[in-house]
Amino acid sequence: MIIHNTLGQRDEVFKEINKNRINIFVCGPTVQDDFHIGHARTNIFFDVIVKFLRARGYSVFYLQNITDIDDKIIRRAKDENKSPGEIAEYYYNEYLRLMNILRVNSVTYYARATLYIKEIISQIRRMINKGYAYETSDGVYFNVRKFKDYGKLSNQNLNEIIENARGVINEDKKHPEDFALWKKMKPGEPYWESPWGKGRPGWHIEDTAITETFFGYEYDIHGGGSDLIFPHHEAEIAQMRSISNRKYLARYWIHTGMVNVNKEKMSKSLKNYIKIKDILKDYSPEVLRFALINSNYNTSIEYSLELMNQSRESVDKINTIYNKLKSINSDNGSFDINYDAYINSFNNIMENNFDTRRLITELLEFVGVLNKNYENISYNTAQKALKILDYLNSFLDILYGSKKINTDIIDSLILIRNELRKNKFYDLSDLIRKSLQDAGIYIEDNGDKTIWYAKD
RNA sequence: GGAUAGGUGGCAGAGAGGUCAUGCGUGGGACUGCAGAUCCCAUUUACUUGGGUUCAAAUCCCAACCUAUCCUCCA
Repeated sequence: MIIHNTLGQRDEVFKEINKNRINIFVCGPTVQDDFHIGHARTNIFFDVIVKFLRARGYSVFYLQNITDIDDKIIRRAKDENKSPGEIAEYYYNEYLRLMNILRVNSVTYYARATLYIKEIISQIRRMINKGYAYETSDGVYFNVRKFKDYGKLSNQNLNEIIENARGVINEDKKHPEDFALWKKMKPGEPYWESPWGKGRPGWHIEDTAITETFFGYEYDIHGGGSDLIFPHHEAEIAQMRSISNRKYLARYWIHTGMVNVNKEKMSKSLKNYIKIKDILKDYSPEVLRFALINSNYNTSIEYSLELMNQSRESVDKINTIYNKLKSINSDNGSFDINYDAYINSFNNIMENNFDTRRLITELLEFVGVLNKNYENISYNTAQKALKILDYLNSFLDILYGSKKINTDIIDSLILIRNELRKNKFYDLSDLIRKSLQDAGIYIEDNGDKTIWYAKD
Protein backbone atom coordinates (compact mmCIF):
# COMPACT_ATOMS: atom_id res chain seq x y z
CA MET A 1 0.00 0.00 0.00
CA ILE A 2 1.29 3.41 -0.99
CA ILE A 3 0.63 6.55 1.05
CA HIS A 4 1.67 10.05 0.14
CA ASN A 5 3.35 11.21 3.31
CA THR A 6 3.29 14.94 3.97
CA LEU A 7 6.36 14.34 6.12
CA GLY A 8 8.97 14.16 3.39
CA GLN A 9 6.46 14.93 0.65
CA ARG A 10 6.74 11.64 -1.11
CA ASP A 11 4.91 8.41 -1.74
CA GLU A 12 5.93 5.71 0.68
CA VAL A 13 5.13 2.05 1.11
CA PHE A 14 2.96 1.78 4.18
CA LYS A 15 4.24 -0.35 7.01
CA GLU A 16 2.33 -0.48 10.26
CA ILE A 17 4.11 -0.37 13.61
CA ASN A 18 2.30 -3.41 15.02
CA LYS A 19 1.40 -6.12 12.56
CA ASN A 20 -2.13 -5.78 11.20
CA ARG A 21 -2.94 -2.99 13.61
CA ILE A 22 -3.22 0.66 12.74
CA ASN A 23 -3.54 3.56 15.13
CA ILE A 24 -4.86 6.61 13.38
CA PHE A 25 -5.61 10.02 14.78
CA VAL A 26 -7.46 12.72 12.85
CA CYS A 27 -7.88 16.26 14.09
CA GLY A 28 -11.48 16.93 14.95
CA PRO A 29 -13.32 20.22 15.03
CA THR A 30 -13.63 22.99 17.55
CA VAL A 31 -17.23 22.69 18.69
CA GLN A 32 -18.15 26.31 18.48
CA ASP A 33 -20.37 26.80 15.42
CA ASP A 34 -22.17 25.00 12.62
CA PHE A 35 -20.11 22.62 10.54
CA HIS A 36 -19.48 23.14 6.87
CA ILE A 37 -18.61 21.07 3.85
CA GLY A 38 -14.93 21.39 4.56
CA HIS A 39 -15.42 19.48 7.80
CA ALA A 40 -17.48 16.97 5.87
CA ARG A 41 -14.76 16.43 3.32
CA THR A 42 -12.01 15.59 5.75
CA ASN A 43 -14.19 13.37 7.88
CA ILE A 44 -15.77 11.54 4.98
CA PHE A 45 -12.38 10.88 3.42
CA PHE A 46 -10.92 9.42 6.59
CA ASP A 47 -14.11 7.46 7.14
CA VAL A 48 -13.66 5.90 3.72
CA ILE A 49 -10.04 4.97 4.22
CA VAL A 50 -10.54 3.58 7.70
CA LYS A 51 -13.41 1.43 6.46
CA PHE A 52 -11.26 0.34 3.55
CA LEU A 53 -8.35 -0.57 5.82
CA ARG A 54 -10.71 -2.60 7.97
CA ALA A 55 -12.07 -4.32 4.88
CA ARG A 56 -8.48 -5.26 4.06
CA GLY A 57 -8.09 -6.94 7.40
CA TYR A 58 -6.41 -4.33 9.56
CA SER A 59 -7.58 -3.73 13.06
CA VAL A 60 -7.88 0.03 13.13
CA PHE A 61 -8.19 2.25 16.17
CA TYR A 62 -9.52 5.52 14.81
CA LEU A 63 -9.22 8.31 17.35
CA GLN A 64 -10.52 11.83 16.96
CA ASN A 65 -10.26 14.75 19.35
CA ILE A 66 -12.98 17.26 20.02
CA THR A 67 -11.77 20.74 20.94
CA ASP A 68 -14.33 21.73 23.53
CA ILE A 69 -12.46 24.63 25.10
CA ASP A 70 -10.94 27.48 23.16
CA ASP A 71 -11.06 31.27 22.72
CA LYS A 72 -13.81 31.12 20.14
CA ILE A 73 -16.04 28.99 22.30
CA ILE A 74 -15.59 31.46 25.14
CA ARG A 75 -16.36 34.39 22.87
CA ARG A 76 -19.40 32.70 21.44
CA ALA A 77 -20.64 31.88 24.90
CA LYS A 78 -20.35 35.53 25.88
CA ASP A 79 -22.22 36.64 22.76
CA GLU A 80 -25.04 34.26 23.44
CA ASN A 81 -25.06 34.66 27.18
CA LYS A 82 -24.39 31.00 27.75
CA SER A 83 -21.61 29.11 29.42
CA PRO A 84 -18.75 27.81 27.26
CA GLY A 85 -19.71 24.34 28.42
CA GLU A 86 -23.21 24.76 27.03
CA ILE A 87 -21.91 25.92 23.67
CA ALA A 88 -19.45 23.06 23.46
CA GLU A 89 -22.05 20.52 24.49
CA TYR A 90 -24.54 21.74 21.94
CA TYR A 91 -22.15 21.73 18.97
CA TYR A 92 -20.53 18.49 20.03
CA ASN A 93 -23.91 16.81 19.82
CA GLU A 94 -24.64 18.57 16.56
CA TYR A 95 -21.36 17.27 15.20
CA LEU A 96 -22.16 13.72 16.18
CA ARG A 97 -25.62 14.05 14.71
CA LEU A 98 -24.28 15.24 11.35
CA MET A 99 -21.51 12.67 11.21
CA ASN A 100 -24.08 10.00 11.85
CA ILE A 101 -26.25 11.25 8.99
CA LEU A 102 -23.21 11.37 6.72
CA ARG A 103 -22.49 7.77 7.69
CA VAL A 104 -19.20 8.75 9.23
CA ASN A 105 -19.33 5.96 11.77
CA SER A 106 -15.85 4.49 11.71
CA VAL A 107 -14.41 6.55 14.55
CA THR A 108 -13.52 4.29 17.45
CA TYR A 109 -13.47 7.04 20.05
CA TYR A 110 -14.10 10.76 20.23
CA ALA A 111 -11.90 12.29 22.91
CA ARG A 112 -12.98 15.61 24.36
CA ALA A 113 -10.08 17.84 25.28
CA THR A 114 -11.44 18.88 28.66
CA LEU A 115 -11.48 15.29 29.84
CA TYR A 116 -7.69 15.09 29.48
CA ILE A 117 -6.54 18.08 31.52
CA LYS A 118 -4.52 15.83 33.82
CA GLU A 119 -2.64 14.36 30.86
CA ILE A 120 -2.15 17.82 29.35
CA ILE A 121 -0.62 19.12 32.59
CA SER A 122 1.64 16.09 32.75
CA GLN A 123 2.95 16.78 29.26
CA ILE A 124 3.53 20.47 29.92
CA ARG A 125 5.38 19.66 33.12
CA ARG A 126 7.68 17.26 31.29
CA MET A 127 8.39 19.88 28.63
CA ILE A 128 9.29 22.43 31.26
CA ASN A 129 11.51 19.93 33.05
CA LYS A 130 13.37 19.21 29.83
CA GLY A 131 13.83 22.90 29.08
CA TYR A 132 11.53 23.08 26.08
CA ALA A 133 8.87 25.18 27.73
CA TYR A 134 8.79 28.19 30.01
CA GLU A 135 6.28 29.94 32.17
CA THR A 136 5.35 33.61 31.73
CA SER A 137 2.95 35.97 33.41
CA ASP A 138 0.08 34.85 31.19
CA GLY A 139 0.85 31.22 30.45
CA VAL A 140 3.29 28.50 29.54
CA TYR A 141 4.94 28.57 26.12
CA PHE A 142 6.88 26.14 24.00
CA ASN A 143 10.26 27.46 22.97
CA VAL A 144 10.26 26.67 19.28
CA ARG A 145 13.96 27.44 18.85
CA LYS A 146 14.83 24.54 21.13
CA PHE A 147 13.30 21.99 18.79
CA LYS A 148 15.52 21.74 15.76
CA ASP A 149 13.07 19.79 13.60
CA TYR A 150 10.39 22.44 13.90
CA GLY A 151 9.38 23.15 10.30
CA LYS A 152 10.27 19.75 8.93
CA LEU A 153 6.67 18.73 8.27
CA SER A 154 5.80 21.92 6.41
CA ASN A 155 9.23 21.94 4.78
CA GLN A 156 10.30 25.29 6.10
CA ASN A 157 13.52 25.94 7.85
CA LEU A 158 13.48 27.19 11.36
CA ASN A 159 15.14 30.51 10.54
CA GLU A 160 12.48 31.38 8.03
CA ILE A 161 9.76 30.50 10.47
CA ILE A 162 11.39 32.74 13.02
CA GLU A 163 11.64 35.54 10.47
CA ASN A 164 8.07 35.19 9.26
CA ALA A 165 6.47 34.61 12.60
CA ARG A 166 3.38 36.70 13.01
CA GLY A 167 2.39 35.26 16.35
CA VAL A 168 1.21 37.51 19.10
CA ILE A 169 4.03 38.85 21.21
CA ASN A 170 3.55 39.91 24.77
CA GLU A 171 5.85 41.11 27.45
CA ASP A 172 7.65 38.07 28.70
CA LYS A 173 6.98 35.68 25.86
CA LYS A 174 10.44 35.02 24.46
CA HIS A 175 9.80 34.82 20.72
CA PRO A 176 6.80 35.52 18.51
CA GLU A 177 6.92 31.99 17.06
CA ASP A 178 6.54 30.35 20.48
CA PHE A 179 3.11 28.87 21.00
CA ALA A 180 0.98 28.56 24.11
CA LEU A 181 0.72 25.29 26.00
CA TRP A 182 -1.25 26.73 28.88
CA LYS A 183 -3.18 29.98 29.09
CA LYS A 184 -3.65 31.54 32.48
CA MET A 185 -7.15 32.53 33.36
CA LYS A 186 -8.46 36.01 32.74
CA PRO A 187 -11.44 37.22 34.75
CA GLY A 188 -14.64 35.48 33.82
CA GLU A 189 -13.02 32.67 31.88
CA PRO A 190 -13.45 28.98 32.55
CA TYR A 191 -10.47 27.36 34.25
CA TRP A 192 -8.82 24.25 35.55
CA GLU A 193 -6.28 24.07 38.37
CA SER A 194 -2.68 23.58 37.38
CA PRO A 195 0.84 24.00 38.80
CA TRP A 196 0.83 27.38 37.01
CA GLY A 197 -2.39 28.51 38.56
CA LYS A 198 -5.90 28.55 37.15
CA GLY A 199 -6.14 28.38 33.41
CA ARG A 200 -6.84 26.28 30.35
CA PRO A 201 -4.83 24.39 27.75
CA GLY A 202 -3.55 25.85 24.50
CA TRP A 203 -4.84 24.43 21.29
CA HIS A 204 -2.01 22.15 20.21
CA ILE A 205 -1.46 20.31 23.45
CA GLU A 206 -4.75 18.46 23.66
CA ASP A 207 -3.96 16.30 20.65
CA THR A 208 -0.66 14.99 21.93
CA ALA A 209 -2.11 14.45 25.40
CA ILE A 210 -4.92 12.42 23.88
CA THR A 211 -2.77 10.42 21.49
CA GLU A 212 -0.22 9.65 24.18
CA THR A 213 -3.05 8.37 26.37
CA PHE A 214 -4.36 5.99 23.76
CA PHE A 215 -1.39 5.26 21.53
CA GLY A 216 1.75 6.15 23.46
CA TYR A 217 4.65 8.10 22.01
CA GLU A 218 4.24 6.97 18.42
CA TYR A 219 1.45 5.88 16.15
CA ASP A 220 0.86 5.07 12.52
CA ILE A 221 -1.17 7.77 10.82
CA HIS A 222 -2.06 11.33 11.62
CA GLY A 223 -4.61 13.07 9.45
CA GLY A 224 -6.29 16.41 9.10
CA GLY A 225 -7.00 19.30 6.79
CA SER A 226 -4.03 20.79 4.98
CA ASP A 227 -4.57 24.08 6.77
CA LEU A 228 -3.43 22.37 9.96
CA ILE A 229 0.03 21.44 8.75
CA PHE A 230 1.46 24.67 10.05
CA PRO A 231 1.58 25.47 12.82
CA HIS A 232 -0.75 22.95 14.45
CA HIS A 233 0.82 19.68 13.36
CA GLU A 234 4.27 21.12 13.55
CA ALA A 235 3.53 22.02 17.16
CA GLU A 236 2.22 18.56 17.95
CA ILE A 237 5.41 17.01 16.67
CA ALA A 238 7.51 19.43 18.68
CA GLN A 239 5.57 18.70 21.87
CA MET A 240 5.54 14.94 21.74
CA ARG A 241 9.00 14.41 20.36
CA SER A 242 10.57 16.78 22.84
CA ILE A 243 9.12 14.54 25.52
CA SER A 244 9.66 11.17 23.89
CA ASN A 245 13.02 11.76 22.19
CA ARG A 246 11.67 9.59 19.41
CA LYS A 247 12.21 10.23 15.74
CA TYR A 248 8.48 10.28 15.02
CA LEU A 249 5.16 11.25 16.46
CA ALA A 250 3.18 9.71 13.61
CA ARG A 251 4.85 7.75 10.83
CA TYR A 252 2.52 8.92 8.08
CA TRP A 253 0.87 12.29 7.77
CA ILE A 254 -2.12 12.55 5.47
CA HIS A 255 -3.67 15.91 4.66
CA THR A 256 -6.89 16.63 2.86
CA GLY A 257 -7.28 19.58 0.49
CA MET A 258 -9.60 22.47 1.08
CA VAL A 259 -13.07 22.95 -0.29
CA ASN A 260 -13.23 26.19 -2.25
CA VAL A 261 -16.08 28.43 -3.27
CA ASN A 262 -15.35 30.75 -6.17
CA LYS A 263 -11.73 29.63 -6.02
CA GLU A 264 -11.40 30.68 -2.42
CA LYS A 265 -11.19 28.53 0.65
CA MET A 266 -14.47 28.03 2.39
CA SER A 267 -14.10 29.86 5.66
CA LYS A 268 -15.97 31.63 8.35
CA SER A 269 -14.33 34.99 7.84
CA LEU A 270 -15.22 35.09 4.13
CA LYS A 271 -18.75 33.98 4.89
CA ASN A 272 -18.63 31.72 1.89
CA TYR A 273 -19.17 28.45 3.68
CA ILE A 274 -21.94 25.98 3.00
CA LYS A 275 -23.31 24.38 6.13
CA ILE A 276 -23.72 20.63 6.11
CA LYS A 277 -27.19 20.89 7.57
CA ASP A 278 -28.22 23.22 4.74
CA ILE A 279 -26.90 21.12 1.91
CA LEU A 280 -28.66 18.07 3.33
CA LYS A 281 -31.94 19.84 2.65
CA ASP A 282 -31.31 19.49 -1.09
CA TYR A 283 -28.99 16.52 -1.41
CA SER A 284 -28.77 13.14 0.23
CA PRO A 285 -25.80 12.20 2.41
CA GLU A 286 -24.80 9.69 -0.25
CA VAL A 287 -24.59 12.43 -2.86
CA LEU A 288 -22.52 14.62 -0.59
CA ARG A 289 -20.17 11.73 0.15
CA PHE A 290 -19.82 11.03 -3.53
CA ALA A 291 -19.15 14.66 -4.40
CA LEU A 292 -16.44 14.93 -1.78
CA ILE A 293 -14.59 11.70 -2.56
CA ASN A 294 -14.82 12.11 -6.31
CA SER A 295 -11.52 13.93 -6.35
CA ASN A 296 -8.00 13.37 -5.16
CA TYR A 297 -8.07 13.87 -1.45
CA ASN A 298 -5.06 16.14 -1.45
CA THR A 299 -6.26 18.59 -4.06
CA SER A 300 -8.78 21.32 -3.47
CA ILE A 301 -12.37 20.88 -4.53
CA GLU A 302 -14.33 23.65 -6.15
CA TYR A 303 -17.78 23.52 -4.64
CA SER A 304 -20.62 24.28 -7.02
CA LEU A 305 -24.20 23.35 -7.71
CA GLU A 306 -22.97 21.67 -10.85
CA LEU A 307 -20.72 19.43 -8.78
CA MET A 308 -23.63 18.48 -6.58
CA ASN A 309 -26.02 17.87 -9.44
CA GLN A 310 -23.55 15.77 -11.37
CA SER A 311 -22.86 13.80 -8.24
CA ARG A 312 -26.53 13.17 -7.78
CA GLU A 313 -26.81 11.84 -11.32
CA SER A 314 -23.90 9.49 -10.80
CA VAL A 315 -25.16 8.26 -7.45
CA ASP A 316 -28.61 7.69 -8.95
CA LYS A 317 -27.03 5.77 -11.78
CA ILE A 318 -25.15 3.47 -9.43
CA ASN A 319 -28.21 2.94 -7.27
CA THR A 320 -30.42 2.29 -10.26
CA ILE A 321 -28.31 -0.53 -11.64
CA TYR A 322 -27.90 -1.90 -8.13
CA ASN A 323 -31.64 -2.09 -7.71
CA LYS A 324 -32.20 -3.42 -11.18
CA LEU A 325 -29.68 -6.19 -10.59
CA LYS A 326 -31.63 -7.18 -7.52
CA SER A 327 -34.73 -7.73 -9.62
CA ILE A 328 -33.03 -10.25 -11.90
CA ASN A 329 -34.24 -13.76 -11.18
CA SER A 330 -33.82 -15.51 -14.50
CA ASP A 331 -31.25 -18.20 -15.20
CA ASN A 332 -30.90 -17.03 -18.78
CA GLY A 333 -28.02 -14.86 -19.81
CA SER A 334 -24.52 -15.64 -20.94
CA PHE A 335 -22.81 -12.50 -19.71
CA ASP A 336 -20.32 -13.20 -16.96
CA ILE A 337 -18.00 -11.12 -14.81
CA ASN A 338 -14.73 -11.98 -13.15
CA TYR A 339 -15.38 -11.28 -9.51
CA ASP A 340 -11.79 -11.62 -8.32
CA ALA A 341 -10.41 -9.46 -11.09
CA TYR A 342 -12.76 -6.63 -10.23
CA ILE A 343 -12.14 -6.83 -6.50
CA ASN A 344 -8.39 -6.94 -7.00
CA SER A 345 -8.44 -4.04 -9.36
CA PHE A 346 -10.55 -1.94 -7.01
CA ASN A 347 -8.31 -2.82 -4.07
CA ASN A 348 -5.21 -1.90 -6.04
CA ILE A 349 -6.63 1.49 -6.87
CA MET A 350 -7.41 2.19 -3.24
CA GLU A 351 -4.03 0.91 -2.12
CA ASN A 352 -2.39 3.41 -4.41
CA ASN A 353 -2.73 6.38 -2.09
CA PHE A 354 -6.47 5.97 -1.63
CA ASP A 355 -7.29 7.06 -5.14
CA THR A 356 -11.01 7.42 -4.60
CA ARG A 357 -11.48 9.45 -7.73
CA ARG A 358 -10.03 6.77 -9.96
CA LEU A 359 -12.01 4.18 -8.03
CA ILE A 360 -15.21 6.03 -8.84
CA THR A 361 -14.24 6.33 -12.50
CA GLU A 362 -13.73 2.55 -12.61
CA LEU A 363 -16.91 1.96 -10.67
CA LEU A 364 -18.89 4.01 -13.19
CA GLU A 365 -17.27 2.06 -15.99
CA PHE A 366 -18.30 -1.16 -14.29
CA VAL A 367 -21.83 0.22 -14.08
CA GLY A 368 -21.63 0.98 -17.79
CA VAL A 369 -20.64 -2.61 -18.57
CA LEU A 370 -23.54 -3.91 -16.50
CA ASN A 371 -25.98 -1.61 -18.26
CA LYS A 372 -24.72 -2.60 -21.68
CA ASN A 373 -25.19 -6.24 -20.92
CA TYR A 374 -28.22 -5.90 -18.74
CA GLU A 375 -30.49 -8.01 -20.95
CA ASN A 376 -27.97 -10.79 -20.84
CA ILE A 377 -27.34 -11.08 -17.11
CA SER A 378 -28.39 -14.21 -15.24
CA TYR A 379 -29.24 -14.48 -11.59
CA ASN A 380 -25.79 -15.80 -10.75
CA THR A 381 -23.98 -13.03 -12.55
CA ALA A 382 -26.25 -10.45 -10.98
CA GLN A 383 -25.41 -11.81 -7.54
CA LYS A 384 -21.71 -11.53 -8.29
CA ALA A 385 -22.11 -7.96 -9.48
CA LEU A 386 -24.13 -7.10 -6.39
CA LYS A 387 -21.41 -8.56 -4.20
CA ILE A 388 -18.84 -6.34 -5.88
CA LEU A 389 -21.03 -3.27 -5.44
CA ASP A 390 -21.69 -4.21 -1.84
CA TYR A 391 -17.96 -4.52 -1.25
CA LEU A 392 -17.29 -1.06 -2.63
CA ASN A 393 -20.18 0.29 -0.69
CA SER A 394 -18.78 -1.14 2.52
CA PHE A 395 -16.34 1.76 2.55
CA LEU A 396 -17.81 4.28 0.10
CA ASP A 397 -21.33 4.25 1.57
CA ILE A 398 -23.01 5.71 -1.47
CA LEU A 399 -25.90 3.29 -1.91
CA TYR A 400 -29.24 4.46 -0.65
CA GLY A 401 -30.52 2.40 2.23
CA SER A 402 -33.20 -0.05 1.21
CA LYS A 403 -36.53 0.28 2.88
CA LYS A 404 -38.64 -2.53 4.11
CA ILE A 405 -41.07 -3.14 1.30
CA ASN A 406 -43.91 -5.52 0.83
CA THR A 407 -42.94 -6.89 -2.54
CA ASP A 408 -46.13 -8.96 -2.98
CA ILE A 409 -48.29 -5.87 -2.95
CA ILE A 410 -46.12 -4.11 -5.48
CA ASP A 411 -46.06 -7.15 -7.70
CA SER A 412 -49.83 -7.30 -7.71
CA LEU A 413 -50.13 -3.59 -8.42
CA ILE A 414 -47.83 -4.05 -11.39
CA LEU A 415 -49.89 -7.00 -12.54
CA ILE A 416 -53.04 -4.86 -12.44
CA ARG A 417 -51.25 -1.98 -14.12
CA ASN A 418 -50.10 -4.19 -16.98
CA GLU A 419 -53.65 -5.42 -17.52
CA LEU A 420 -54.75 -1.80 -17.71
CA ARG A 421 -51.96 -1.05 -20.17
CA LYS A 422 -52.91 -3.99 -22.32
CA ASN A 423 -56.39 -2.53 -22.55
CA LYS A 424 -55.00 0.94 -23.11
CA PHE A 425 -56.30 2.42 -19.85
CA TYR A 426 -53.23 4.58 -19.74
CA ASP A 427 -54.62 7.20 -17.39
CA LEU A 428 -55.05 4.59 -14.70
CA SER A 429 -51.77 2.85 -15.38
CA ASP A 430 -49.96 6.16 -15.21
CA LEU A 431 -51.69 6.96 -11.96
CA ILE A 432 -50.40 3.74 -10.44
CA ARG A 433 -46.91 4.49 -11.69
CA LYS A 434 -47.06 8.01 -10.34
CA SER A 435 -48.33 7.05 -6.92
CA LEU A 436 -45.76 4.30 -6.57
CA GLN A 437 -43.09 6.79 -7.52
CA ASP A 438 -44.32 9.14 -4.83
CA ALA A 439 -43.79 6.27 -2.42
CA GLY A 440 -40.25 5.79 -3.68
CA ILE A 441 -40.94 2.84 -5.99
CA TYR A 442 -39.77 3.36 -9.56
CA ILE A 443 -41.19 1.41 -12.46
CA GLU A 444 -39.66 0.68 -15.81
CA ASP A 445 -41.46 -1.00 -18.68
CA ASN A 446 -39.14 -3.01 -20.86
CA GLY A 447 -41.25 -4.55 -23.57
CA ASP A 448 -43.61 -7.01 -21.93
CA LYS A 449 -41.56 -7.11 -18.76
CA THR A 450 -41.92 -4.53 -16.01
CA ILE A 451 -39.30 -4.11 -13.34
CA TRP A 452 -39.38 -1.98 -10.25
CA TYR A 453 -36.92 -0.76 -7.69
CA ALA A 454 -36.97 1.37 -4.59
CA LYS A 455 -35.16 4.64 -4.26
CA ASP A 456 -34.93 6.96 -1.30
C1' G B 1 9.15 37.38 0.60
C1' G B 2 9.28 31.81 2.02
C1' A B 3 6.73 26.97 1.79
C1' U B 4 3.07 23.72 -0.74
C1' A B 5 -0.15 22.31 -4.73
C1' G B 6 -1.52 23.48 -9.50
C1' G B 7 -2.24 25.71 -14.63
C1' U B 8 -5.18 20.12 -20.13
C1' G B 9 -11.11 20.59 -24.88
C1' G B 10 -17.83 24.50 -23.19
C1' C B 11 -17.06 22.64 -17.90
C1' A B 12 -14.94 18.95 -14.43
C1' G B 13 -10.69 16.07 -14.53
C1' A B 14 -6.94 11.44 -15.79
C1' G B 15 -2.48 10.78 -18.24
C1' A B 16 3.65 11.64 -17.44
C1' G B 17 8.00 10.98 -24.28
C1' G B 18 5.04 8.19 -29.79
C1' U B 19 -1.71 4.48 -29.60
C1' C B 20 -6.77 11.41 -29.18
C1' A B 21 -8.88 8.51 -20.95
C1' U B 22 -13.34 9.40 -18.65
C1' G B 23 -17.56 12.03 -16.86
C1' C B 24 -20.94 16.13 -17.51
C1' G B 25 -23.02 19.33 -21.09
C1' U B 26 -24.72 19.85 -26.26
C1' G B 27 -26.80 17.69 -31.09
C1' G B 28 -28.88 13.33 -33.42
C1' G B 29 -30.78 8.29 -33.23
C1' A B 30 -32.75 3.45 -31.04
C1' C B 31 -36.28 1.51 -27.48
C1' U B 32 -41.48 3.08 -25.25
C1' G B 33 -48.75 4.02 -25.55
C1' C B 34 -46.23 7.90 -22.88
C1' A B 35 -42.50 8.10 -19.40
C1' G B 36 -38.28 6.26 -17.09
C1' A B 37 -33.94 3.69 -17.38
C1' U B 38 -30.50 2.17 -20.89
C1' C B 39 -27.83 1.89 -25.38
C1' C B 40 -25.65 3.84 -30.13
C1' C B 41 -23.48 7.96 -33.10
C1' A B 42 -21.57 12.89 -33.20
C1' U B 43 -19.38 17.07 -30.61
C1' U B 44 -11.43 14.23 -32.67
C1' U B 45 -6.00 17.70 -34.28
C1' A B 46 -7.25 20.19 -25.68
C1' C B 47 -2.73 20.64 -22.89
C1' U B 48 -0.41 28.98 -19.59
C1' U B 49 3.79 31.46 -22.34
C1' G B 50 8.85 31.64 -24.40
C1' G B 51 13.11 28.94 -25.23
C1' G B 52 15.72 24.11 -25.28
C1' U B 53 16.64 18.39 -25.39
C1' U B 54 14.67 14.50 -28.85
C1' C B 55 13.34 11.22 -34.95
C1' A B 56 9.10 12.34 -31.52
C1' A B 57 7.00 16.49 -25.68
C1' A B 58 0.74 17.98 -21.87
C1' U B 59 4.59 14.54 -20.66
C1' C B 60 11.95 15.89 -19.80
C1' C B 61 15.18 20.69 -18.98
C1' C B 62 15.51 26.20 -18.35
C1' A B 63 13.02 30.79 -17.77
C1' A B 64 8.67 33.60 -17.12
C1' C B 65 3.60 34.45 -16.07
C1' C B 66 -0.87 33.16 -13.52
C1' U B 67 -4.09 30.76 -9.49
C1' A B 68 -5.10 28.68 -4.69
C1' U B 69 -3.48 27.33 0.26
C1' C B 70 -0.21 28.01 4.63
C1' C B 71 3.27 31.41 7.14
C1' U B 72 -2.59 34.58 13.01
C1' C B 73 -7.65 31.01 14.36
C1' C B 74 -9.27 27.44 10.65
C1' A B 75 -11.05 20.60 8.38
